[in-house]
Parts: sequence; C-alpha cells; structure tokens
Amino acid sequence: MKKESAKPSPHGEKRRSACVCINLRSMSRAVSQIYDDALAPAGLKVTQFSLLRAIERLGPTPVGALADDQELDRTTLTRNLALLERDGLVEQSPGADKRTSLARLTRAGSAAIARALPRWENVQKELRRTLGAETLAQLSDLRAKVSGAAKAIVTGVH
Amino acid sequence: MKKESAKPSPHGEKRRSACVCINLRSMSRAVSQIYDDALAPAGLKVTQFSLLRAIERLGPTPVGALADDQELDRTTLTRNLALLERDGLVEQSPGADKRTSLARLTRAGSAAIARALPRWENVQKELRRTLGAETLAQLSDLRAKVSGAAKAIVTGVH
DNA sequence: GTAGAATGGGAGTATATACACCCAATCCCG
DNA sequence: CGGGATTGGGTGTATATACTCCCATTCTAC
Repeated sequence: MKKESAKPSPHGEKRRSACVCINLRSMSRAVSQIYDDALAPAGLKVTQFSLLRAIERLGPTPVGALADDQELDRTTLTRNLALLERDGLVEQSPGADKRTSLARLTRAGSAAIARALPRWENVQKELRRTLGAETLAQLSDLRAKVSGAAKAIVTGVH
Repeated sequence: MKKESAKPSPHGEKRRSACVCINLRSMSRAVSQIYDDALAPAGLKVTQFSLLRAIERLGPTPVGALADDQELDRTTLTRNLALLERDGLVEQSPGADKRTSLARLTRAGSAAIARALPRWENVQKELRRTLGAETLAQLSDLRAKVSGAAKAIVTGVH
C-alpha cells in the first residue's frame, strides 16, 4: 500500500526522505547530548553511566556478558571499559576460567554512580514531562521490536 | 538483598532500567548495522549515503548549511565530508563569500548514490514489512517531538 | 575607513563504535 | 592423552561524533 500520510507537495520543494536509520541516529545524537550535558558535572558520559550501572547490577562480570547486556560489540565494550579503568572506576581481574576477565566496580565507581544518578533521574523526568509517558512507552516497545527485527534481518531471515 | 528504593521492579529480579537515551542508542546501532551491511557492496555507509543525498538535494552547499540539514555538529560534518572528498565523491570549492566552502557531488558521487539507492530502498521496504507502517510513522513523529524537546532542553528552558 | 564583533570553517583531542585478525585457555573426541 | 574446534578477549584500523580553540573573512559602528 502506497497510501502515505499527507506527503507535502511532491513538486516544488525537495524533501528530506524519511530514512529510518537517519531518524534514529539523529534522535540518538540529540538525546545523548542532553544526557551528557546533565551528567558532565558528575564526570560521566551517558554511555559510561550505563556501563557502570550494568556492572553494579550484574556484579563481577566477564566482558562478553557485559557486551551482551549492553547489546554492544564485545570489542567496543573492551574500549569503553578501558576508559573507566583508566579513571579508576572499574577493576578487572581474571576469573576462574583463566580466559575470562571479570569487571567490578571500585569504590570510586560506586561514588560516580551515586553522583550521577540524581542527574540522570532528572533528565528522565524532564523527558517524560516533555514527551509524555505514552511516547516513552512507545519508545520502549519500539526498542524491543527493532531489536527483534534487526536480529531477524541480520541473521539472514529474508 | 534489596538495597534501594522500593518498587520499580515488580519481580524482585534486577531489571535493566528504561533509559530513554540508551534505548535510542541501542536502536540506532542495530539499525545502522542493517543499513551499513546492505550498502557495503555500494561502498558506502549509511551516514555517507545520507550526506551524499543531502548534497544532491541541496546542490552546491556551504558546510554549515549541510550541518544544519543533517542536524550534525559542523565539525563532524567537516570530517565526514573529508572522507567523501578523499574517495572522490565530493568536491569543495570556495563560494562567493570567501569564507564559505561549497560542497558538490562529483560524477563518481552521483554514481555511488545510484549504486546505493536500490539497496537503501530494499532496507526501507524490509523494515516497513517487519515493523509495520504505523511503527515507522510513530518513529517519524517521535523524531519531530524529540528534536523539539531536545532543543528546548538544551537551550536551557528548565 | 577602520576596529571590534560576528560569521564560516578547520584542527586538535577525546569518546563511541565496529570489523578483521590474533592469542590463549578450554573443551571434545578419538 | 592429544590435537583440532570452540570460546573469551584483546589489537589494529577505520568511521562517526562533538568540544574547545583558532584563523580568515565579512559586517557594523563610529
């Protein structure tokens, strides 16, 4: 079905095409800046905050499990973890299986979370107020759908 | 041991918190990989494809206008443009105002778009099929809302 | 007309992200 | 037990992204 929502003037003015990916990337950038600005006084980026919270939630965790949790490439997680380690927020030590490397929070890491958490909550609240709870719920739904769809498409189910 | 404020988790099991930003970043990554995979045979990433199409749509354009169009930081756009220039897909030349630098497509740039376009359209179609047209419409709405909200929040309306 | 403001653009630096490849430990079979 | 397959991780390289400075041109008062 080609019935679209009110395509404004197909002639005359050229329009940005609605690329799903570009829409998502644009939103991601805009919202990330809001969070990063809010967390800056706590010395964290939103990505770092999220990773610290995952480690807090999961306890001492091998790198691969963290990567799965964050839906990040394992090697990306390695780099992100290295920055937190450099700043003394996280420690790594070998696990029982000597291939694994377990990440855990340091005291400074817990402190950083404590500093950042209220700021993060403020942004969440602000966005809820600005966008509305339903929109945010839609967003969560969407993530689930998109995760599923992405997996299906990438693993070659067409 | 439940250590924190009471109720957000109804199951007692530790849950990933629904961070708006992390949701968006995760979706953005997943979907970008779908597009990048699809466009790889055409030698483009989705970001590059999008930028080329913007230049095609806008004609010879100063860097700042391109950045506004893509809702990207100007300096980010400079770097992205440099890669396309390196690959011979885009040329820059000074404008009437000698401060400006106008970007335009080369023949190779147009050819790259032509190679990539059907692949891009396939992904759009595939996502429309997988996620449904309404979901995609929601996504476009959301981008508008988020853009507005982000601008309001960043420019200090709190 | 000229000095300072404003504007357009780039460079240095830093983080986030992923792919291809490599290494070490463990596992699984014969 | 021994050797290939598997698994867990890291490195090299590349792109995307943005912030802080910095430079050149243009504009605006005066």
